[in-house]
Amino acid sequence: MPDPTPAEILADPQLWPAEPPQAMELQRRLAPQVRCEPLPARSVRLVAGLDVSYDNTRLAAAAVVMDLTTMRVVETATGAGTPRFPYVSGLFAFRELPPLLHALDGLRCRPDVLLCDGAGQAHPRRCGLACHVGVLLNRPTVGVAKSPLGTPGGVPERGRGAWASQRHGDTEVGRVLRTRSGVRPVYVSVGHRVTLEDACALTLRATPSYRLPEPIRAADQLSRRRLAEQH
DNA sequence: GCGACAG
DNA sequence: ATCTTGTCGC
Repeated sequence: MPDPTPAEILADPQLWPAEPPQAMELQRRLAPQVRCEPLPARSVRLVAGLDVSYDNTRLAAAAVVMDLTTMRVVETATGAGTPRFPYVSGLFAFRELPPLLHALDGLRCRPDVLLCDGAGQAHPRRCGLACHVGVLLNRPTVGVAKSPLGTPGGVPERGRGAWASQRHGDTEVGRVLRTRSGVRPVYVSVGHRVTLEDACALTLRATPSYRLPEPIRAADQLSRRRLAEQH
C-alpha cells in the first residue's frame, strides 16, 4: 500500500502516546524498522531541512526545501501547534513531530531526503527523531545533531570532512563530523533508508559555509520567524 | 543514590 | 529550545 501521508500519521492515535513509558515502547517498535541502504547519490537533488522553535506556549515548525545543485530554496512550509508532550531527553520526537508533520503536509514537492535537526540511530533506543519521521513516512532521512546523545564518540582531526565514529558496543551508530575546519563538529546518524556514509557525504554537500547544513539553518530561521509572528 | 541528558 | 549585540580572531 502507498506511503502514509503526514496527515494520516497525525490522525493515528496509536502513534501519539501521552506518557513517556508508552512513547519509549513505540520507539522500541520503530527502531527495528529502520533500513540502512544506499541513497542513489545522483538522484539526490531536493533536500528538505526540518526544525522547530518554541516558547512556553507554542511550537512552530518549518521545512525548507533546497536544490543541492544550486543551493537555492525551492519551497518552504510551516506548521504550528501546542505542546502535547513534555520535553524529555530521548523522547522529543513526540513533542516536535506534530508541528513538523503539519509543515511537511504543506509541501507540494517531494524532497529526495529529509535532514533533521537531532539524532537518528545515535539514540538510547536507536530511534531518534530522524528515524521516527523516516520510518513513519517511509522516506530517506538523516539526523544531524549539534551535540551528542549518549556516547560522545571520538574526536575528529581539525579539517573539514574529518570524522570519528560514535560506537555503541561493536556497532557504529553515528559519526562525529567536522563540517568546518577548526569548528565544533556535528553528530550525524542514519535516520532511514540511507547508509551512514551517504548521510555524512550528504551532510557535507549541504554544508558549504557554516557549521550546520544550509537547509537546517534556513528552517531554523523560518521556524523562529513563524513563532515570533504568532504572538 | 548520583550525574548526565538531542532540542 | 530560549534570554541576546557587538566583538575578538582566523
